[in-house]
Amino acid sequence: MSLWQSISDQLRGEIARGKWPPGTRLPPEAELAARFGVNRHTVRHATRVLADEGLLYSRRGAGVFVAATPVDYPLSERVRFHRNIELSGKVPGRTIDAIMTRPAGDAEAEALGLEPGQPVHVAEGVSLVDFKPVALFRSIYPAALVPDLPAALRQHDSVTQALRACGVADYQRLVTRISARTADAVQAGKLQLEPGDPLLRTEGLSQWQGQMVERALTWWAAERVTLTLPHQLS
Amino acid sequence: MSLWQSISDQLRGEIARGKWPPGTRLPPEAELAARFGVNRHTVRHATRVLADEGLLYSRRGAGVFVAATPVDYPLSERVRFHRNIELSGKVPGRTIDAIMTRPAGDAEAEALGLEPGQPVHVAEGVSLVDFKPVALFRSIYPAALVPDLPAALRQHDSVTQALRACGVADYQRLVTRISARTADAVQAGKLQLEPGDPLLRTEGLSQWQGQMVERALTWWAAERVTLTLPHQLS
DNA sequence: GTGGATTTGTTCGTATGTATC
DNA sequence: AGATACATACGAACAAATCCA
Repeated sequence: MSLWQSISDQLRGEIARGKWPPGTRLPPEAELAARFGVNRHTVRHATRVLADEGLLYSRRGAGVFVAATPVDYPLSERVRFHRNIELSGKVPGRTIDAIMTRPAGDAEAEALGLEPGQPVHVAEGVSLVDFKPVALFRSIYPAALVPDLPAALRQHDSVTQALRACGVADYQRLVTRISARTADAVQAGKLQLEPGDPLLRTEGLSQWQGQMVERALTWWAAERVTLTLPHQLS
Repeated sequence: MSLWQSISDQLRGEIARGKWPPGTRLPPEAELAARFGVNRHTVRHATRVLADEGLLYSRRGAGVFVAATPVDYPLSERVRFHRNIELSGKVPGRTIDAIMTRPAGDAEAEALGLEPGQPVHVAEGVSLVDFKPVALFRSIYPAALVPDLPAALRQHDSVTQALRACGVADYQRLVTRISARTADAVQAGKLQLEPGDPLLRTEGLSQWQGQMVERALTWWAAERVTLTLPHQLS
């Protein structure tokens, strides 16, 4: 792990544990650099990443500050459902309705950079927060890249862990598309909503070492979740 | 303007004009640095910003590539409705239903970092793409910071221009929150939808020189727009 | 398949500019 | 006005991943 990553993780932990409450100013970059025994650029790299995530913001001449607003479901470049939910102090969960392997459709093939008809794993289920349903998901993976994923998904609680078991260590979200639809009867039933209630639909494409590894479709119960986008401050 | 900004703008323009089609590799960083007469770090800063916007992605050891997928409405750190729409080759527009100045409510005051009761300007209207309504907006600004904004909004076509006329040169989006609702009769009428149709609701907070300058509430006709989040690749 | 060249990623050092306090 | 602190930009070196002969 790179230096800036470990510094970034350490600061994130300190902020989470309340060592730096919202609104407080962090020590100056030079001081942090001395504390971690690195160059000031390395500290800047670490704080820039945290600013990307929305935890920090910087003001030229003034300092680097801890952001005030806690977020609900941050869509940052590394989207991890379990970790996101755990960080907000709730209990993540998941049920799986179906896991299958079948030829890719046209849209799926294009999204994943495959030829139509090549095999993909598909997992469908419900995401839970504090044991209540918040979202339906349908995730699609190239079978050639992660042949043993179906077994791994059954074995592990989180997608991140299952992918790691298949050798995909650190995938990153390339893009997220957001739209909204109303729930049909089936969706409403699974999410304990009424038909016609609004759903947030996200389509996320994730990459690992230059290859597309996941196309994740998620339908969120809009009344139970707010997606937040932390933006960077350059 | 900083060097990395002008390089970033120039590359963005060349990509938009098709000089570097999707999928092609850009010249190596060293070559770009020589071309622009700057250090390699400066080129990296510029390309990192474009990667944040989703236009580029980099693969260690391989190169920097132009992303394949065009995006619809990118919610990057500098959200500009007019520019976004123009870049996608369509005609942006706007009607204003009301501009008023009134004391801030509690939620507005907190979002903008004001005391409740301090005056804010409020602008409400409809955003158009190719002369068809796509979104309702309600934008709120601290009156003390931009006292002449109401006149400027009437005079200019875009919020960006109006704010610049009031001395706010380069505001940045701090955070965007996304949720979904169904349209009521009034919203449906203004957006030429049916009541009950899904709306995407975004709340954006923007900052300029450490001060909150805008709280923008937008209700998008979900069937007419897809919001996209380009993520960064570190 | 291997080795060398290429290319991006990380880290250091240094200097100057600019906004804030 | 001076000190502090972040922003920008330069240069150098090495690591790590990729690519190609």
